[in-house]
Order: sequence, then C-alpha cells, then structure tokens
Amino acid sequence: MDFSRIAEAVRFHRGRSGLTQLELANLAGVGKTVVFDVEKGKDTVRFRTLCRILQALNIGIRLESPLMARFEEELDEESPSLDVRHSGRRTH
Amino acid sequence: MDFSRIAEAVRFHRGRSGLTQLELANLAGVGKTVVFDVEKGKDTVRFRTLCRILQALNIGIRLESPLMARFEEELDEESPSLDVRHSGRRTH
DNA sequence: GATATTTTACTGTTATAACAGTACCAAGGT
DNA sequence: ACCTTGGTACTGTTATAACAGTAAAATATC
Repeated sequence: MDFSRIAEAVRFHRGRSGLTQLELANLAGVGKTVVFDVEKGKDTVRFRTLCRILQALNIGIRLESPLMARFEEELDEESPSLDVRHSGRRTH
Repeated sequence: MDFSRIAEAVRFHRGRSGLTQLELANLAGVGKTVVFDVEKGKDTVRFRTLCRILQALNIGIRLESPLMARFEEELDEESPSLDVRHSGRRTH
C-alpha cells in the first residue's frame, strides 16, 4: 500500500547509489520504462518486476501483521531443523 | 523476494480469518484465480493486485535497507507537518 | 459412503505490463 | 552558444495478468 512511498524509496536509494534510471534498469534486468514508472508511483507493475528493482537497490520487503509472530512460529515447527548444534528451545 | 513466503503467509492468514479463497477474492476485489495463484507462489501478479489481497488480510508491507533510516529522516524534514499542537521549531 | 464445500486446474477472452525506440526537455559543463 | 547527460513522455508491438466459467480432484460434514 502507499505506493508513492515505495516510489520515493526507490528514487532515494537509486540516488544514493549514484545510478541513473537506465543503469538501474540494466542492473535489475528490466526496461528503463519500468524504472521510470515505478518512481512515478505506478502500482500496476508486476510484483516480480518490482522485486528485481528493489533487490538491485538492496531493499528488502518484510510483511507485518498482528498474526505474523504466530506464522513464523509455525514455520519453525514444520521444518525439522537441520541445526543440531544446540538441542533446545529456539531463543527467539 | 522469496515469494513462497508470501504465499504461505497469505494462506496462513486467510485460514486464520476463516475465509475461503473465493471469499477472500471477493473481499479483496480480485478474481478467485489470483488468490489461488498467489497462494501457489506465482510472483507475476501485479503489485496492486497483491496489495489488495494483503490489505484484505490486514498484512502490511515494510521496506527495509541499510539506508532506510536516512530515508525516513528525509521524509520528516520535507513535510511541514500540520501538527501545530506543540510549538516546535517550525519557523524557518 | 453420500453430500456438500473447497481447492486445484484447466479453458478462451480481454485488458495491459513490459519493452525498445524515439523525441523532447531540463541542468551542467565546455 | 553548444554539447552532454539524465529525466520525462510519448509511440507500436508482444507477452501475459486478470477474469469468469467449467470441471475435476481433494477435503470436509453429515
């Protein structure tokens, strides 16, 4: 939500990286048009495409919700955990 | 990135909400096919479409990067702030 | 095990995202 | 003034996301 925020973040990070729109586009493996559109606030880009741009700028995405903690717990449980070094309660 | 994570989060939250794929689709204002695709891990959905689904499930998106703090600071500065309750140093 | 509900997996159609190409419009530097 | 560079803003084309519809699995509910 609030895609203008993402647009500004992309522009900010690109500027800090000293990249032009075209350079970022090539780095991310997308067309220059998309970079321009994203910075303009266009929210109709493919999620994959947006991710490529964010990744090129070292920007990560994190989901947050009231239930998120529960969700993460569940993920821990269903993986047998290859980490056998300490056998105990994961100290979150 | 790691769209399977998002897929699982959506499924988890939908389940917790007691919604069917179709109900969520209607709630989010998207087609049932998209909900299925997202939960299957399809990363080619439009960002806007994904956001609608996340929003319906009360899942927020946060960007994170080493530069993010700097970015937020800059946002604070350039907004004149309509909040006049405490007379801060706004006089420039 | 029969019935209902939900999910998965196809379709064909329509709208449109992504793209390269082009051109124009700043700013900055010479 | 000129030239360069980066951004903006259009094009036309192609690939495809989104959609409702349908049907078949899977999963509950009785």
